[in-house]
Amino acid sequence: MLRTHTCGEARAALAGKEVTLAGWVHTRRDHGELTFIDLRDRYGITQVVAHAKENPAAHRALGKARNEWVLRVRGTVRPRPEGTKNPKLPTGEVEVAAAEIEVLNESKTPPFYVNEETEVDENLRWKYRYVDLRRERSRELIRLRHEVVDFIRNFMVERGFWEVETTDLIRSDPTGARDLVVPSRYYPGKFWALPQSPQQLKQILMVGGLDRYFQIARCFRDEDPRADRTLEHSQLDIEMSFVEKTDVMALGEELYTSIFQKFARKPLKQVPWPRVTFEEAMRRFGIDRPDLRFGMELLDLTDVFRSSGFKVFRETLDQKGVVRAIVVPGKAKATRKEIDDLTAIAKRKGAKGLAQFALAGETVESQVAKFLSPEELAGIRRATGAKDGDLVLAVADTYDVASESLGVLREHLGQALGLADTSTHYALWVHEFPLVQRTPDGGWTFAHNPFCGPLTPHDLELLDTAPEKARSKQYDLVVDGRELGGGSIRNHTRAAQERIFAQMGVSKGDAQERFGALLDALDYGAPPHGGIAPGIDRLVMTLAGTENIREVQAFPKTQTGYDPLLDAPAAADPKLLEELGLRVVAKPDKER
RNA sequence: GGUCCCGUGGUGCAGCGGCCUAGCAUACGUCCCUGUCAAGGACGAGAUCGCCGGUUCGAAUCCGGUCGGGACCGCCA
Repeated sequence: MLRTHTCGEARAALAGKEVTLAGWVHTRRDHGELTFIDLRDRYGITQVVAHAKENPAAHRALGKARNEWVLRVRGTVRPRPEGTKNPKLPTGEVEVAAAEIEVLNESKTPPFYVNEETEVDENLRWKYRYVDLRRERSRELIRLRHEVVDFIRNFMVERGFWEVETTDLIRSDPTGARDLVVPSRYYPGKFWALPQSPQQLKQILMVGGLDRYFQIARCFRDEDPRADRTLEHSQLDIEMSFVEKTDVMALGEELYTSIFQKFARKPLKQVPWPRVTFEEAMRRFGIDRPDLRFGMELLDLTDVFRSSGFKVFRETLDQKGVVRAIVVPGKAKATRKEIDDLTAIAKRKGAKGLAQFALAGETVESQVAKFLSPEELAGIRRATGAKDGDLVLAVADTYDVASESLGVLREHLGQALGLADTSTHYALWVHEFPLVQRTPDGGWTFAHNPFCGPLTPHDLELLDTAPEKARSKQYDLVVDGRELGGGSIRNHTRAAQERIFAQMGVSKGDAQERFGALLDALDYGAPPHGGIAPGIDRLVMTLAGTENIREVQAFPKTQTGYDPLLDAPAAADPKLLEELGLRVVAKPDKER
């Protein structure tokens, strides 16, 4: 070893001992005949000091050193003189009096500060990630991720789960997200896909009798990123045999409750977690991943406008529509622009308009007040419980459109107005999802996962009569309005699985071609099984309170999937393309 | 595919038609300095304001395009 101790270990107990440290120059304070440097490694910071008269060679070396040079320091740990101790540092009681300095490596002036917490352009950070990782914040996020994953592994292993690596070169499937694809050399013109998740493989492991499986699995999707999603992410992939819904939920809840208790900065608001059905989530919050840290629940005004003279409401109600609303506290004086912005948000989910009612004193001000009777205006106040100075936002439409429009408004306003109680995390389960849902062209698709089983045998039968009413054994883990993961009890018989595919218009032949391996496996004694797959990146984001997934990944990519560190993607060698039987048709439109 | 925001010495920001010969902080270089810890002090170097074009007597500043980054919509079983 090039060192006897780390830079975090220097304590009063070591006083008098000779130590050798190695690390980076964090800062340098040169007083002429007396020079200090703070030497930094992953473990901490230790002050090193040299006097010109006591040790000229070491003093000269410290004088020459610059930030981010790599030094090896031999010296004696000694208590700092009284009055010069630094209570801000864990190692502030002592310092190392340098006897010998060896420069292990010099450094160019770093492209940004390692020793300050200033914001730096992300492109620079990722390009020089090796410098960025030396910064405390970056290092602590990576540390947190490591510790969480370590905790998860121990938890799972203790409960009898086997960690199994599944293959990352699988069969491409046109459903779901766009696949990232890898060309095959032996089969020119054919491609592997990188897994969007190991879903089929983990189910096959259950058929293989492994009983309890987990994996920290890399998942890939070639879709446009957002702040909380990107090309690749990791999920804790879990699958169990001979279990029911409640078993998996109990395991997930125990794991995540202990993770939050151990790693979160804030306590969980409620343990055990609330379990909210999809129907209830949509009715109360207009979204299937509600943020329970604030109220502003959706209300129903349908009865108030039952016989309204206002044509828009009336016609909606005549067509079995509804009028739903939220109360925005204290926003009666919203500006025209604010209202326009809110209306635009509501329209994203299909609302045709947004009615506003501002409660001012005895009156209710609204752009549609002239169409409404005094009873209706009074009814708004009564039905919503809104107070003076509040703003009531209402959407008249089908139940789904009204609910979802107000759901996004609620989410937006919760954030914009800072309504959420940020002193806690609020975890909950959402379950009893629909099994299938309508596609825009009138067909059916799976609501979550094609392998998800029906809640009861009756729900499977409902596919024949009222598919939209069929519920599934899907459950989602939601924290602070963010979906951290989901899972389900799967179809373990071929018949059930094929029935669901049929509903989505996937013929037996198509299903066999796309999911043949799993379907065949179901023919050979597949046990009842189910699992869950929470995302690691979003978990760490939530624990750390960061809004950006790139911060919790060691080597992030940009919004276009570019890797500034490796300068990837890059053109492939023509010889390699030849071997793969590939010819590039599209000229690269962006030369780097 | 679309909407919005950003791009100014190494870094972070200011300036938003002429007072800009581009300001501040920090980093960087040289020198001074014996107890600092964001050390202090003095001096110095460092930018054709992302790029291209246009408007104007005059553009970092206004307009168009383009490139790069970010947020969002679409998309994401």
